[in-house]
Amino acid sequence: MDVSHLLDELNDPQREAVTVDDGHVLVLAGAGSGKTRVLVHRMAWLIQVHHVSPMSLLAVTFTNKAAGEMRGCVGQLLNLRPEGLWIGTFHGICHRLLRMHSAEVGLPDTFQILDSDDQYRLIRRVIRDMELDEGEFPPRQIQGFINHHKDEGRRPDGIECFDHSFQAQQVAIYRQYQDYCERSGLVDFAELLLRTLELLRDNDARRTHYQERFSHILIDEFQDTNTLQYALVRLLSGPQNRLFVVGDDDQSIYGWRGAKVENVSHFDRDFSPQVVRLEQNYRSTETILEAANRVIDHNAERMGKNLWTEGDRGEPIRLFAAWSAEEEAEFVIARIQDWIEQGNKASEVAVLYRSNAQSRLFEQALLREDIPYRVYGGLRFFERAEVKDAMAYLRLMHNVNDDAAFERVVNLPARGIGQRTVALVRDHARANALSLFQAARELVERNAMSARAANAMRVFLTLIHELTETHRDSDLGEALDAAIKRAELQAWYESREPPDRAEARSENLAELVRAADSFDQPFEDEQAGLSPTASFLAQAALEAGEHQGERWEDCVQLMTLHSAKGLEFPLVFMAGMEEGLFPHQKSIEEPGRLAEERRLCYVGMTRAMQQLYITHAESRMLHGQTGISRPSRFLAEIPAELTEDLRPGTKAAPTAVGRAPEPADGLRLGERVRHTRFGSGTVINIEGQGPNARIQVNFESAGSKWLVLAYANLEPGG
DNA sequence: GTGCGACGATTTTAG
DNA sequence: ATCGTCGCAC
Repeated sequence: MDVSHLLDELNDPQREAVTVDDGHVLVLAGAGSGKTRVLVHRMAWLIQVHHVSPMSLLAVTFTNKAAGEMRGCVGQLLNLRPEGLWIGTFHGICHRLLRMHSAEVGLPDTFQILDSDDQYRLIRRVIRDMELDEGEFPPRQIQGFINHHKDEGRRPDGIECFDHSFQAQQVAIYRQYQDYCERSGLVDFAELLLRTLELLRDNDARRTHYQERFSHILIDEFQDTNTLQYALVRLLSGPQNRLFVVGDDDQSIYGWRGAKVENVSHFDRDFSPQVVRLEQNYRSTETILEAANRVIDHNAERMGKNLWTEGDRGEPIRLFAAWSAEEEAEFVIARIQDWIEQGNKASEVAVLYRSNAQSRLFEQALLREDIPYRVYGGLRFFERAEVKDAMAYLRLMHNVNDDAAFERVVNLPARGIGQRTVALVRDHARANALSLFQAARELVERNAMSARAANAMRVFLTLIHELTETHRDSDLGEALDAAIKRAELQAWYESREPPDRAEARSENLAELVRAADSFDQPFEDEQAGLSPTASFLAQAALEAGEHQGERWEDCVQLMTLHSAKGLEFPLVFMAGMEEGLFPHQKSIEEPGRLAEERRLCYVGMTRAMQQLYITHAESRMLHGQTGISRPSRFLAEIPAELTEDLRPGTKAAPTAVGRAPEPADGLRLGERVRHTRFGSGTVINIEGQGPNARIQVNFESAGSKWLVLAYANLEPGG
């Protein structure tokens, strides 16, 4: 068979990676070096040249989008229907395994996936049930605690703590939460992985089975794996099968959510793979690449990699120092207008920023100029309240024992079931190991609640019962539509929200019914014995959908640097390049976190194909007060010969880009100081030099003050 | 059960 | 500034 088409379009290192004959492979793939292509061609190569059955390949990604793209590419390249292929996210694949072995891991076959919002509500519920103070145990923090430990593979028993310590109390909440999940057949995201890990760890036969079945395992974005995911990979790798791992330590930007860059070097240590470096970049101009390389060079402990291109030098990177965040936005929008006037598309432009709050000024400016735009971030389709409300009804129709769903809609729309009544139901459920639905039914039957409460509860129980009975065999869309209509959700939103909000909600509900109507159950779900409803519910949790609707319009893209990873744009703006914002204040102290910010900067810069603008503002409003900041240190790491200063000699000049102002008495902007009366604060402005210098300090408790340095008696630190 | 004012937090986020 | 949550009054 002629397989030259699999190699034709590849460069030497890509070809080498694709064709490695034995052993494990680690591909260090720089930004824009064609890693997806390598992964896809590798799979095709294995199938066509080594005659590996498509069924014995396992390809793992981090996002559904990436999985979908990979699936599409492989299908196209091999001209086969990609349905049977095991390509998916860690969570998707673990979910599939758990469905197939639910009994073995002690889960009911109707088990439901909790998304983060469900999980949060449940944790809050547990804290209240335990009669603990939510101020002392903030649910968000506890959620972080639980997920963190699960991501590290720890059950409550595996967490060390002293009796009666704060830690011990957190562990107690974790334990209680886990009990609750078990009783109601609920599984959170981390649990999907942890259960699968335990299944493979504790069951030799199963482990061996999957090790033999998946002769080749391919993993994308390896720098994003957490402890649990790496442990899972290690369990899946047996003596026979082979791992093909692709990653870029320079693009690791998710350390804060548990990702371990070290996994890349640990993989090198643990598996002695053949290492292939992809360093030729097909995306950016030489200038942009060179600048990005020089910035990332400031990080220690890199695996070492230097991107190069055969492309043109291109235009210099343009720097702009604005007086204010407003002026910065105006500048950016004016450049976007130029771009569009030159006949380019708005969709080729991305404005990248560090934090979501920054989007507002750009939105306002774009709106003013009538340029269409799209903001990434915010709630996704299946995360919207009205969609989750309707889905809770569907969940109850699927499994009346789904307590999370019960809690959500037992009194939504309000039908006279108050906190007292629900508390009664919860107590009864807990005491008798029943689900909330069962407990409610028992209490009603036994006349164990007030007549009024019992009547209200009866209405709800009957509603769910009827819906379940009537739509046992209905199509998904029909069942969902019936639930929405019978529960009168629309009227509920209309009665208590402004018309435009209510209208948006009812549009989303209509969209939900349409989505359910056109839902095509994945072949593998059907094989795993899932009902269409179960499939739909799982998908809703596992892929929460798009952020916004009109995605095909030609519009400017506004997003955080994080969400830009993996994307590319001809024209990129990186805005708000200021100390304290980027690198973020909370990351400046620790070297490790600062290095991650620098990688984020590297990721941002390497999104740009042709032109890159980097802007910063002297003053901007943050948390309701205007602050002064100096340019980000990352700007100083870009060689001057690669840049063009669009506004030289402004106020930023004495503070020349990136260079810190000459210290007045050793003090610099951004430095922490302590004052005997005002406490500790941050230096936000310095005027003059020597003992007569005046210094503005933003004190934590006393607010912002101007002080004469000679009399201020400031101590460093604080 | 609902509405409103006080209070506090506020980096990044896929599944 | 702005948004979400909580507690209290009606």
